[in-house]
Amino acid sequence: MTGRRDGVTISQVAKAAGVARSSVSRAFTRPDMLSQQTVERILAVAEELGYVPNHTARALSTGRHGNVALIVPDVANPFFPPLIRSAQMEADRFDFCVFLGNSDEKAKQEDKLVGRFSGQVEGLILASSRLSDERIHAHAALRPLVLINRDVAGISRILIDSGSGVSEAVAHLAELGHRSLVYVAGPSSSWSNAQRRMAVRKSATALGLEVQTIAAAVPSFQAGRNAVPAIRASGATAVVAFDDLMAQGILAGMSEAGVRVPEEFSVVGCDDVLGAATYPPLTTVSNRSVEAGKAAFSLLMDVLDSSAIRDVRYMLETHVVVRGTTGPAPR
Amino acid sequence: MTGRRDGVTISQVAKAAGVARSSVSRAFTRPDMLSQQTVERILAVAEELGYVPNHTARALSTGRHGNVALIVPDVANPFFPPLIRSAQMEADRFDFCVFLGNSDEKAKQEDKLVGRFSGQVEGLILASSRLSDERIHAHAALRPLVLINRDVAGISRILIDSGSGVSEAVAHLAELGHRSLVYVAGPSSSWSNAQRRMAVRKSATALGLEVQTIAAAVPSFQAGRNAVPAIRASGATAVVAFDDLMAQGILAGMSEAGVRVPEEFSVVGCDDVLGAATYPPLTTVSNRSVEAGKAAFSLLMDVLDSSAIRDVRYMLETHVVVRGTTGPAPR
DNA sequence: CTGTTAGCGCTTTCAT
DNA sequence: ATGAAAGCGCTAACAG
Repeated sequence: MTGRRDGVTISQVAKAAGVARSSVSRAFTRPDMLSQQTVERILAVAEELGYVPNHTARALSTGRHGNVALIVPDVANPFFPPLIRSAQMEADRFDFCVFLGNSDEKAKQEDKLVGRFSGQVEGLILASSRLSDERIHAHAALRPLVLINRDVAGISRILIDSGSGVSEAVAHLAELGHRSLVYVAGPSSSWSNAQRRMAVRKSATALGLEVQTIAAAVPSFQAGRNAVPAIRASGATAVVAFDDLMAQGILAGMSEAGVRVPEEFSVVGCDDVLGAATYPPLTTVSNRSVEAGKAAFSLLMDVLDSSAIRDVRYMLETHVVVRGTTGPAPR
Repeated sequence: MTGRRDGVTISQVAKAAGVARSSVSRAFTRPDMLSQQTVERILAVAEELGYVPNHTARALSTGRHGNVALIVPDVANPFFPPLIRSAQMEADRFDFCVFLGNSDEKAKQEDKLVGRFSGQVEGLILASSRLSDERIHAHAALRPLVLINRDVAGISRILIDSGSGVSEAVAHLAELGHRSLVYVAGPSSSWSNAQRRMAVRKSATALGLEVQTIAAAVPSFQAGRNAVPAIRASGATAVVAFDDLMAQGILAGMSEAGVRVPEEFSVVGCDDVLGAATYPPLTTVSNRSVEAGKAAFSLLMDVLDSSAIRDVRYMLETHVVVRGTTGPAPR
């Protein structure tokens, strides 16, 4: 009963316009139910008084908030900002507000955030969720949920298939005459890593190329740089890295070792988060994160107004983006 | 009167526990007003029933939402994600939810977002706001407002002084024996650019160095790369770039031109958004965006519980971060 | 087409 | 220490 009461209320407008409160409400939400005259008069009075509908009261009454929550493991991971941005822009078209949550890669934190948000949103989008399948199902039972890059049966999800682009990259390398390559792996627990590793292996085998895998615990610039000696020792002429950051590290390592790219060695990254901002510009695999963000929001809207929709599984194919770090196999 | 009614309400808990609704409310918000026994019993019953306080109803009644909004010009600009992240983590400590808005660099969009958010937040944080002073004052009159990197008298603000770090960078260069340098400028309309440009000029003059300025309309990797011929023609032995992206482009351009960094030429970036992910790792100026995000939120909290606070002007100094792209002046 | 009347779920005086 | 009751501002039957 305290708190800042800063607004003109519907009652004041009603009194000033000489109508019932419900009419004022209708003037804003269902103007077709009122005579045009009345609507105009009410709107004029409202304008004059500086009336602004109270979002909270409306939400309490209707159960509709016009909010969604988007939770990501790490806002600062360059993969997410474009996704966040596009989800946001799409939300804007629907006049929705978006809460952003940072789970800090921790399931517990993510769980907490979902709880904090769920009372004031229509639905949630979980990107690369760290939650267990059980928790996801539990939350999905309470609120519409859309997943990005997480494949849980029964929950609507948008999946980015980096495998398709990686396969293209391998084919691209094969065409350039490379016969032996190495895949520099990312975190073994990662869905994306498994996907990429498998794609490299499968398409390389199909094209008669040799593949070796070099593991790196964390996908970092340093890890990529450190992998260079092993890569050179492998005898391969090209490398596909788990992500762009590692590829960038590899580029640096090669440069240090005096190996020219792409003349003597070819490098392919993954996720296209660097733009063309390396020298030479990095050949990589597109990420589709922009589409994923947009699609996730749209899907959530669909789920919202037809709660029958469940278990949608929307796969986004990726492609190789050929730039300057891949060239004909040496010799 | 429709909408999803998915919750156990306070009334149900009250009945099940054999107490008044107000007691249930107090058990959650003012347990000290009740006997410990009662509190325990109520909490147990609530737990058992799966009661969760309705955020919206509470907000309507108290006028307190526990939400803040953070608006940035572009989520995908690498300067902002760390800031967003830290503001978020700080908000988390206070159990606040944060709305994120992307103004897309447009004042009109920003204005719209502020309007959309302001009904359901305690206050707002505007980072690098594109709004006019008038609009900012107008909004600040309705809701507590904190600005980041925008200096408007009468409004609490956090300013990142990149000038201090740039001056350090120039001193660092002078110590290395450089006598002539060029500043590759960013957008002329930018507050930061003016700040940095002036710092370079001032400290260079003080140290007896020559400075030339090369302008670039947009701060991009390409712009940096394109500036290389002009930089080389200038006869300078070091360059300070408006931001890291341009510095990275300059690095690429130098590499293409066969100029070795830092042996033959020194390069300093600004904002430290690349981490050490270039080769050689870039010497740059710290950005303090993490502190800015955190400080902005804290300041907002301060403003909230002591509305007397206004016109706080909190300046964050920056520093040069010496890495691998600066070395002794050649010859 | 418009007014009357219940709520939505919670907090907060005011009593007791 | 606890209960009763009056809202917070808006929406949505239900009447007319």
